[in-house]
Amino acid sequence: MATQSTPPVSLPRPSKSNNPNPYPLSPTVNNDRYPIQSLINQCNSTKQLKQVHSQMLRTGLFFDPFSAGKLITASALSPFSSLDYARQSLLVFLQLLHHCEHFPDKFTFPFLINAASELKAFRVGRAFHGMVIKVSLSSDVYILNSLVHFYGSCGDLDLAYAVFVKTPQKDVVSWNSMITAFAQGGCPEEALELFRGMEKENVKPNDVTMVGVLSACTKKLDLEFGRWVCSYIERNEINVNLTLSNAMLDMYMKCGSFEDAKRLFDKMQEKDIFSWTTTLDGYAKLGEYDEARHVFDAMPSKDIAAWNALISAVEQNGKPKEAWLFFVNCSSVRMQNRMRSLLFVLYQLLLTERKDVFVRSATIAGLAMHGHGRAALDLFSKMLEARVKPNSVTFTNVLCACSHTGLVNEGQRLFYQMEPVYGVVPGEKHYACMVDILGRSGLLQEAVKLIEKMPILPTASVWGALLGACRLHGNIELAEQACSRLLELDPRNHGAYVLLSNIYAKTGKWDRVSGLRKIMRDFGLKKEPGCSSIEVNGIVHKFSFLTHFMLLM
DNA sequence: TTAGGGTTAG
Repeated sequence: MATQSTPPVSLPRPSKSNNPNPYPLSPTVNNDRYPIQSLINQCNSTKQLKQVHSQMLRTGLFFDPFSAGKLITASALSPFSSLDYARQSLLVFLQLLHHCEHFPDKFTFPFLINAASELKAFRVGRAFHGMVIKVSLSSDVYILNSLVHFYGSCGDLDLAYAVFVKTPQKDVVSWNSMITAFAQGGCPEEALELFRGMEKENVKPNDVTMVGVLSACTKKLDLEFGRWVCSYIERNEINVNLTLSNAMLDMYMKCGSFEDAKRLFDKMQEKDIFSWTTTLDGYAKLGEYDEARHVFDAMPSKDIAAWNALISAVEQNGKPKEAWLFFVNCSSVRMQNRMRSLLFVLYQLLLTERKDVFVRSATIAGLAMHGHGRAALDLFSKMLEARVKPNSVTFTNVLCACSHTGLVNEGQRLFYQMEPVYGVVPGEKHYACMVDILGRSGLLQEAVKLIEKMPILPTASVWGALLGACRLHGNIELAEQACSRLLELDPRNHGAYVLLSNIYAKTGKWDRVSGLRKIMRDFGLKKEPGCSSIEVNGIVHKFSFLTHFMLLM
């Protein structure tokens, strides 16, 4: 990973002439534009651009549309920069321009705050919030509702709730904004609680409320409550439009009532890409590939979400080869030949300039897998700098990177920061990674202590991590305990037997090795041989150990 | 002027 260099970036000093402002807004600024343009061109990191930006703000040059435009262009088009920064610059710029003539009023702020929500531009939105307070608009319900939505979309539920609570005269939109923020922010319980609170306050829910409530049911996988919500919608004669139908459809699909979902889908007069993708995803996740493919083919239009749903479901069902072939076949339908489909992949990769949490987490995983733990952690830091909120998967990957690189302290620090700093509750995978980190480095007792303190039941992967560490450090006694706990949870885990047998072999206990092998035979357990794969001319070839061996002969 | 639905990363 390249480190950011920090060459001195400075604007020409303001001249000590009679002109108090070296960068006036008048056309005479032309003479002073060129140094800034050349300085912007010399920047080779976001940090340097930010330095230029801050100096332009300090000196007032950012008020000059030409110069500001140069900075925004550089922010958007430079290979090292991010669109978010450009968008943020643009937002501030627009706001400053606005400031020059008319100050935003109570009708302007909801739009400005909305723009910040869409860009997830936290600091920009907070600045708007500050301005709202300063100009005494902080009791306007439209503005406050927008702020609840803004904080919710930035993942800051505490601030969203603080604004909601302080909204003097809440309307249905206030409640809906907060319910949605909770439902989308991983707090479905709180969303449902708020829905009950809304009823107590005699605020009549509408279709948007019910979308949020259904979304919370879906997150909780609570079919019973979901069904109750659907009957509530009927009883209260809530307008069922396409969006609400789609929310109901998704709830049925994800909560496992496939029949209800199918009935609803067939009954729906109007369907859009959300209805189709929800159904497609339902079939695909059930492993009904023919049906899924049928739905995919029948879709009037297909977007990236539909492709992702089908390809990933096939891949997740343990069929990477089929997923790849499906991708190639589907691409060639539109793109005529394989070369073009590969270009399509490259094009998609180039479009990852967006660098969302999915792309970043996947990259961290890739680096971790290939032993580049430090680079993975650097990427994680950059992700935080870019204000991309890490989630549960990100932390699994980051901890995996620490484990592969032997970064015990770093791993511990991040693990204990997960909940208090990032609001991500450690799950079984994080505990398994942490046990792995401690165990690999020989801290077996620390690992045991961590397992004992777990607030959730240790899963097979947690015991598996401990067993693996025992094998590495030759601790037979602890290995036997870990293995027996592991087999209690997963009796047919051939890996556990193999690991324990390896420990016995390593310590010369051959009688125990043969004993274990016999148990495996009696249970009909066989270790699946590992294999590699390679794609040649569109065909995926699998190589087992035997094939490798023959190729070497 | 404010609020809503589908997919992807381990």
